[in-house]
Amino acid sequence: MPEGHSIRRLANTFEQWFLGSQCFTSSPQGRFERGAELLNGRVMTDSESVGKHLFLRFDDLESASPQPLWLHVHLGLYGAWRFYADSDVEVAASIGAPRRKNSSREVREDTGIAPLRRRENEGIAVDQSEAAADGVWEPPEPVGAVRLRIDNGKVAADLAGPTRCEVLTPEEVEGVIDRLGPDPLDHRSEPSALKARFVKNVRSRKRPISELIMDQSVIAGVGNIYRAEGLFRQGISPNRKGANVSIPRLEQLWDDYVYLLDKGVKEGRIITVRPEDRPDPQMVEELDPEALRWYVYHRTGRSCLVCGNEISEKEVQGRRLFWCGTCQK
DNA sequence: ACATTATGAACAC
DNA sequence: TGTTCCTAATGTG
Repeated sequence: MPEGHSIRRLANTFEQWFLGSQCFTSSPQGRFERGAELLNGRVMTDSESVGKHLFLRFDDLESASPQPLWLHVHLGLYGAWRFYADSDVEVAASIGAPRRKNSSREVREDTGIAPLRRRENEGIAVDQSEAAADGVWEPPEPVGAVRLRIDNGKVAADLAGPTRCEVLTPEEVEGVIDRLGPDPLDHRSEPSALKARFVKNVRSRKRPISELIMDQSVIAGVGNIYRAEGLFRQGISPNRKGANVSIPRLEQLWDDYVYLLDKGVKEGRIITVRPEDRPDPQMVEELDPEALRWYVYHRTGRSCLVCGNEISEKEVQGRRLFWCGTCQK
């Protein structure tokens, strides 16, 4: 259930824990045996995310003519990675950062590793387990339907429920990326070029902006929460056609997505309510705990944090869309 | 025990 | 526009 920020965090986690190490891959569930076989024994040499797509590069360093292979994973609506780590790995992973023992939260913030509880972690879970008595660490038995396990002897990553899990050549990876629109988390490309692509993608189409924002060829990495929240923050009606949204408003929307996704990567969760709009926590606690995080998402019928009117909801292309009819024009 | 829900997207008409 | 796929947590009886 991740949007782009979660996938970037996953890429960072793989980079931190797996990069440069030989990996042993398997498919406990049995549905990815062929792919796991291809990758088994290779070294993970790169970890990238583009939009909601995760790409992990594996090289066979013992082969004379190494043919790089990429694991391509898309979590879809249900997919999740779960990590298990030897108890000394977190120490190695957090060198240089202040850290208090027995406080998993601080460790996670230092390392960029997702929180322990599944509810908060947006598809990433981490469990620490003790090394065996003989000093050789083994991950626990897989829980549930694990499509792929990647184990480097210190850390194991279990993948369940992805909508895509495949081994690709470098050319095939390019093909996937070519079909994606600009990614607000792309900090290698020229920012103004990314923004221009987004504006052009929206302005050239007649469909409602709410549909365009969910189209990964228009903007990559934005999902249902960021869609609703970004449009609210910029006061744009979801029903407005793409061609009818002014260029300055679209540029601001893009800038806001850059800000929001970056914030999501840093914080590990989506928080879109500006401090000045946040209600008194004590007043809100029982009534509407979510009000501290989101303006409109899952707030149908509740009162808008800005104008007080009722938040609306309708189904668009099989997904629930939320907006404020007063604040968004 | 069973139904519903979820931060997605490909595919068939 | 509707169907299908994938999994697990949560809600309902």
